[in-house]
Amino acid sequence: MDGEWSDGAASGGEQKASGDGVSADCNSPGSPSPPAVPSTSGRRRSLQKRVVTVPLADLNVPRPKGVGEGNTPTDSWAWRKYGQKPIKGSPFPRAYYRCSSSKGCPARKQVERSQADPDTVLITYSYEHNHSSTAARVQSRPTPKPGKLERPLPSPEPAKSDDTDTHHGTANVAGGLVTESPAAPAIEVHDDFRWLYDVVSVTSSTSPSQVEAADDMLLYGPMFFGKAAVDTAALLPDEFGGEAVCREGSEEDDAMFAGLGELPECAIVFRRHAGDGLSAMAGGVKVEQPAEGTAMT
DNA sequence: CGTATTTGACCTGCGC
DNA sequence: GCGCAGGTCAAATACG
Repeated sequence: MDGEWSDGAASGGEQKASGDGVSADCNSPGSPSPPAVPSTSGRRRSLQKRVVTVPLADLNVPRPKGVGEGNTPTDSWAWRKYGQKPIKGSPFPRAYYRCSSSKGCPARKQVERSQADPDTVLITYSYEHNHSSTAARVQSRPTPKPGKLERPLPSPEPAKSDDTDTHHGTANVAGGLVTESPAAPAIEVHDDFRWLYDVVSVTSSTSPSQVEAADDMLLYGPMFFGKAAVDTAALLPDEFGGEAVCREGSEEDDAMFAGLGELPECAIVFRRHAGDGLSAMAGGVKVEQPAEGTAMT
């Protein structure tokens, strides 16, 4: 699994009625057609995907304020969740995110917890952004109040104060670990992955193995949100926590990317990876890529 | 009012 | 050819 740029499933989806979905939406009449938006003829296997393994701890790391739910330290883009599905054989569901930074951005990513390592999250990126990350930050909204539809989370965490994630808590910027709320519990599951935990909790009542996962979650929860998060937060300047670290704090990069306009996330990943390998790991983010290096040309 | 998230249903693709 | 699984869209709901 893990992957790499594997031609994976592109999607069976843009079907439905309008079919505008990803392709249409993303390919606005001016946008270059996505390299791979499989449209109906694309089939699920012609799409290149990049899988990034990120420790849950990293996910709970401080994120950009405007960053929405699916944002992780691996990317500073604004993502909008458009679906979630339980994956066969995995106790954890998979969440589907689309880049909301740009209307025509075909970038998509899937976030799911690793079955092998419950404390790890697999982020699969599909398609590249057709805009600079700058746009993402600029357009990204303050925060999607996740506490609402989240349903009454039976989970141990309050899934509520997390909404602080973006606006207020400057300090918390991160994934809602610090929250300004005095009542904020130590376990602040960062909105983006709240569902991961939630799921565990729910499923835990189904299978023993899942119970373990839930147990894990409880164990990791405090750990991630408490220590790791804080630790990382300390490293993060203010925004783009994880990314800042990943990018080695190179503003140049940022500018450079902005200039590029089209900055494939892979670029970021590559940079981190190639940059040192350590910077990438700084956040514990693991990018699994094929030696061929895709083509970052 | 606008935007984001969540849930359900539908469709496509692949494997057997 | 059928069934399974994955992926996406559309509608509804909630919050700022």
